[in-house]
Amino acid sequence: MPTVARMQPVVARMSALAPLAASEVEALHEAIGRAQPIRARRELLTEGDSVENARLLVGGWAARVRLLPDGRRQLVSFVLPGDVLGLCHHPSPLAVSSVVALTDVSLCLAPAGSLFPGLARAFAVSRALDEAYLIAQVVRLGRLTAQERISDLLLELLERMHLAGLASGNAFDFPLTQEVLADALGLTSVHVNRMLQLSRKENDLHWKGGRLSLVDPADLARKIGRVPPRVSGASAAFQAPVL
Amino acid sequence: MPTVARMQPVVARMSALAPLAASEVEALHEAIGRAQPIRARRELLTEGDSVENARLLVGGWAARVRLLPDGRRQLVSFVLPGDVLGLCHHPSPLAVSSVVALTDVSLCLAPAGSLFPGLARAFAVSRALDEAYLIAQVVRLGRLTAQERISDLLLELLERMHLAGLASGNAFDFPLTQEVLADALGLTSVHVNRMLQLSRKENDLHWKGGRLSLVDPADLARKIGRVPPRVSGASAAFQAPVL
DNA sequence: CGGAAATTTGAGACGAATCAATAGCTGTGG
DNA sequence: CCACAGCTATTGATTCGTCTCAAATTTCCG
Repeated sequence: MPTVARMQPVVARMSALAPLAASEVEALHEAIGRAQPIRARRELLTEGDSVENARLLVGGWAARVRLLPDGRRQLVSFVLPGDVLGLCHHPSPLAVSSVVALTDVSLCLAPAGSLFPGLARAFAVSRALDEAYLIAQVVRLGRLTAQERISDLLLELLERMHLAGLASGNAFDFPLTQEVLADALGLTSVHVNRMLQLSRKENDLHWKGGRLSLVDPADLARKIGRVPPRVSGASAAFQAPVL
Repeated sequence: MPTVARMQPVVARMSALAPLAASEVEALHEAIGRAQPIRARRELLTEGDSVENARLLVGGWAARVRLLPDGRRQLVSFVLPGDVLGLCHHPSPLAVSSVVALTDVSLCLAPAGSLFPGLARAFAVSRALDEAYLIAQVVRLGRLTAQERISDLLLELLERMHLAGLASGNAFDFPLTQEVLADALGLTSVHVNRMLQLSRKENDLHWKGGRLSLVDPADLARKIGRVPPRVSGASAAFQAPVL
């Protein structure tokens, strides 16, 4: 069995969301083996498309995006490695927003939940988490200041990367541009840039060469009054170590 | 069979979301008969509570609310008559935000979806619509101006009231205060007030004595570039008549 | 090494918040 | 029927946060 650090993000995340049988881990690896590469900027899902089967994001970053007629863009949510895409529980479903690859990405079909009860449970928890993240996004956009929005989002991303075994300590690979960040946060890239500089000056974070590290996540979370989402008995979210 | 205008909102909405058998309508009426009244400002659901069974909002308005430690408040979504509450597909679920009654409200247990396939389908579509409304809220808060936010939300509410058979033409009973509206839109009540006056001056809407009417919903929607959410083959949302 | 993309910087304009005060309603009790 | 209390809505003056438009700089990548 590989160590957590080398485990497939999909496997790490699903196992963290629900206990999996060996056969289920096996099925995941098989699915991952059939993953398809997709280039950055390509759409994984187009708004209005019908969604047949769930997919797993094996690697890379993607996002649900809504484009306004006049060119304004809102990034609804991020899709990280290990996330489930296109879960749906009603017939003839349509995607409500398109999903685009933010980086080169690798995608596979999810094993049928009906055959694997543990996986089905993990998918369900994943779905609940998605909703919790969506609500967090609403609160960020509606009631947080620019700096709070940035800190809050980065804390969320750190937690999620931890879930997938992709964060080491308080750092993780961060492939986004400030422009993308701005579209997620309802700000302009210019303002994101200035606020990031402020955060750096206050020694809240380091971001260099595609790698981001939060100096003291627990302290930062306290500072902005952040409460990580809980969706089942135990918090599914990464618990930042108290220093 | 009562006319649409007099039909129970719950029945009107569920029938609009999926075809229901007579026995299912019957079951809904039975459930409605056992509805409990709840006073304005009471919580229907507390954040972190475990959610056992789905509920139906029989009458009155409610909202999912998140409160920040420093008193800021964000209204995540509205819950209107006929809406389903606490749908959940994984064990030991926790509510991710509290739901408070904005007016006096009437709530009942939803009939078990497992016994009624038509209802199960309606619940599923309802769930998909909830997500679509949540995404719409993200876009509103992230990328629309104050005036666009107001128009967009009011259009959404009109559509939803129509679904429940509670709008007549372009008007419906609107029990919210400007303060509540502000908390939903990520604005201050002062600014909401000024923008509403603007909308009235431009003859986009009338709002007097708890009744709101949009002068020309189709035109207003075009003006702000609004696209009503679609979640299944046919649009579940009210189609504004073209004048 | 060269060109495109991303980041950084500056100055000024604008949208929305804030603070504070007034006016209008709604319901309640005398 | 009036007076009062307590919300809700309205108004004004000012401040603050964020946007806009450019331009310069740095980084990334072929």
